[in-house]
Amino acid sequence: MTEDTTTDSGDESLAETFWAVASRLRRQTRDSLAPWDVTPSQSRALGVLGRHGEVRPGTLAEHLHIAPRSATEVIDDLQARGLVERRPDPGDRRATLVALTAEGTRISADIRAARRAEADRFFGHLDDGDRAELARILRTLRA
Amino acid sequence: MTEDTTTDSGDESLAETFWAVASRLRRQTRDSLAPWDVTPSQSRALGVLGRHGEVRPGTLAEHLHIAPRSATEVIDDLQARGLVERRPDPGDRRATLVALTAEGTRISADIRAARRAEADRFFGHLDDGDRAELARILRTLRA
DNA sequence: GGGATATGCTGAGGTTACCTCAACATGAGG
DNA sequence: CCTCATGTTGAGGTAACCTCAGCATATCCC
Repeated sequence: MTEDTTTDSGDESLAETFWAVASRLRRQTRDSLAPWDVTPSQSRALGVLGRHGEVRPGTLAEHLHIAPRSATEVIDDLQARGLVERRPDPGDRRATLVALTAEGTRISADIRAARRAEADRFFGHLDDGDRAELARILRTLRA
Repeated sequence: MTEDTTTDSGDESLAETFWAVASRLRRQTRDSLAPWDVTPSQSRALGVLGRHGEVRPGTLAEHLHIAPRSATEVIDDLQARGLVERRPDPGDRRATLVALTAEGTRISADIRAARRAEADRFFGHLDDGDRAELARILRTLRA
């Protein structure tokens, strides 16, 4: 079982605890994505497309905070799975528009619902007050 | 500057805020490591070695929550930089012991101090009460 | 209208931090 | 001493990023 309750000491342990929580949340998110066989980054892209409708690769990249070239790759993968399609941007012939296919739309919605249920499960252990406190404090740190 | 204050909605935004904080903390940690030119995973290994003295690769892997083979790789890198050395385990000739060199010890201590200073800076924006609240709530979620 | 410059996408190739699987040496139990 | 377990590592793979360069098109300015 390899207990590694490492020598706690003041703030260091705060960061450690934070990362332990992060890793648990990441694992749970990954597991909850398993039924659809999409990677986390693909699911993030599907999320953006679900919220914004058709966008250009560069715009998608901005939303995902990744380089444009990396967005191309995510789009390639989603296209190979038939979840998105590329079509020419009628207003700019250099550009491409990426949009969800019918199946992509369905899966995107399913994932969205699952993700929400899963966040409820994760943060649901907290009572309302703690949840509000956590949100407030995290917003401070996000600055 | 790409405002993507995405449609907040209940718990989903809590997870989002959490990841935003995580990404800020990760970036800051990475930056604070820059003076020593070690990667985050190397610094984690140095931390374990600093706390535990000489250990076998397999033990290091357990502490880092990675596969034994991956520990071999981290050790290779640190050895190439002259920060750790391998020596035979006198009690088991299959095994190897990994220990910090003199320079590794020095750097490990420096990084430890820097990391702590940096956590202070990060979480120092909070007052004592909030810091305690955050620690308590995170500990709940770590379960 | 035509050249300089900016913009949008993607090919080629690289990096980090992981992974699995199998080989090999050694240890330990019957 | 033979079998099985354990410790480490070579070989090779993956996801998710990156930069740099090339090409097509758009925009600006004279």
